[in-house]
Amino acid sequence: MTGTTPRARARARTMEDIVRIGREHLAVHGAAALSLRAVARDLGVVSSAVYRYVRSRDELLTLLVVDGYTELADAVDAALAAGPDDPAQGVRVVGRAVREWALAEPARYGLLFGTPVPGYEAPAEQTVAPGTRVIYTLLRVIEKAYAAGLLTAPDPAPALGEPLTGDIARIRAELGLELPDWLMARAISVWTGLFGAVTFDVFDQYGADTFGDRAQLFERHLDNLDGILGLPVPSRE
Amino acid sequence: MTGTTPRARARARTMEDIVRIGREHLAVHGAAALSLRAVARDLGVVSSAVYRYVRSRDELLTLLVVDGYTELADAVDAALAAGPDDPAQGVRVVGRAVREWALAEPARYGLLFGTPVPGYEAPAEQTVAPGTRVIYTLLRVIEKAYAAGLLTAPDPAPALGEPLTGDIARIRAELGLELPDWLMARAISVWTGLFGAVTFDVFDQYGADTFGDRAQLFERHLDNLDGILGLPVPSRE
DNA sequence: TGTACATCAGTGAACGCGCGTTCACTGATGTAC
DNA sequence: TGTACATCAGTGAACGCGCGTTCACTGATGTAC
Repeated sequence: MTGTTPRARARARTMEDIVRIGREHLAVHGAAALSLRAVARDLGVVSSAVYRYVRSRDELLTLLVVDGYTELADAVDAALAAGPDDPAQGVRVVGRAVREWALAEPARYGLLFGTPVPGYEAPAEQTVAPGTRVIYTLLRVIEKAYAAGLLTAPDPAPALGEPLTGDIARIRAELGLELPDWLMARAISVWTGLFGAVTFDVFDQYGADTFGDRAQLFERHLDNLDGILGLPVPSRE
Repeated sequence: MTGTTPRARARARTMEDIVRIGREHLAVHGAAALSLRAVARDLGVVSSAVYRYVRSRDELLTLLVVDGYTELADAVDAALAAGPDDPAQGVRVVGRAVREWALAEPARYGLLFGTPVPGYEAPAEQTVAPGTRVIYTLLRVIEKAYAAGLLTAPDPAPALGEPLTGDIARIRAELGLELPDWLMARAISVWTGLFGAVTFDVFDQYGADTFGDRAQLFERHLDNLDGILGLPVPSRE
């Protein structure tokens, strides 16, 4: 992150400034309105100078995407490290961490999980690794609950059919997971269900005054997500 | 929709053209880039002429929002009318209709359920009524399944706590629903869970090639949503 | 039925604004000998 | 240690573009008497 010469250190600092200013503009004006000229203004530099650091507007967007995924995943990891080491609580801890980060950073959340920015395609080589960290963590947390014998399996376990079974086998192999098909399928539902509720909250898609305490509503949603996995939830029993 | 004089009829037709062209621009360039000048160009008219029909860019956005909510809700209603009158299938029919409309109209779906357009706030008087149709329909469909005795209640039913219980009571009263608290809370989870999965699909937030058949994955998701409600799902048993 | 007036759709010019990107340049910092 | 050269950050002007909105206007359509 830092080079050894003064020039390299100055460059690294300027690079960080650009990303920080970009984040701020994202928060105020949204991704579609992110402009290199505005970033240059806030950086106190003429607009063409930014091109010494960033090849184009799209490249700045990519930096912000990677930055966002990384911070979100770090927040999730930190919450897990700080939380109780209870396999029954894993999904709740991950869920709350995602929601809290999203509410604190609505514009960055929108960049990652909202409407795609028109004309911009995130380059896979840079964004896939940070972008998959949260789902991987969620799968590992579910694996722990399963290993602890907390999850009730359906009996008999349903056959999922192709190509889904093959897709799941590939994911399982890539991550070295010990999860049966039925649980992988449910985990994916939990994943989309989690982000669905967070998106509704962050983007204000419940009515404005429909729910007085959305954190409370979210806890009930987590109950239901745990229920999908076959985890017994006190308040559901 | 049509007036009686030729002038009024011409005006109505032009109005429809504006909304149609706006829809097309939405699809190609996204909501943030929607421009009155571009609409005017496609309409074959000078840019200031559009102001005879629409007070501002924001008003055009509102027209498109209302138009989108209405078409989505109409699609859901049509699917229910065409589908089997089986209370056990209601959520599936609604879910599939939402997903199919969203995949066919990704830009309009994004306008309704994606990142809020920066600087634009939808006026409640015009957008709330069409915007709540789908969730109201979903609740009625769940009510039917409940009335048919298809949903297994938790025993004992959990207490939700305030203010959620009060919020739910208000919704129930407004819609004249016969749903107990526990089921209302689950219905809300199904709602956000449904849109979460559709959003992942439409916005391509699963990895590009992670799942070979997303319709199949969505059916498994619907299984899990039915499971939240306490509906016995063949492939889950 | 015919005329005078009011309404309205659309024109064209203008206002002031912001954008991404390129290019030749200046002057400071770093490096090889 | 000192000098010659290469590298690099940042400048300022320019290119061509698009945007929302206002305004005075022309000419066609509609209406009241």
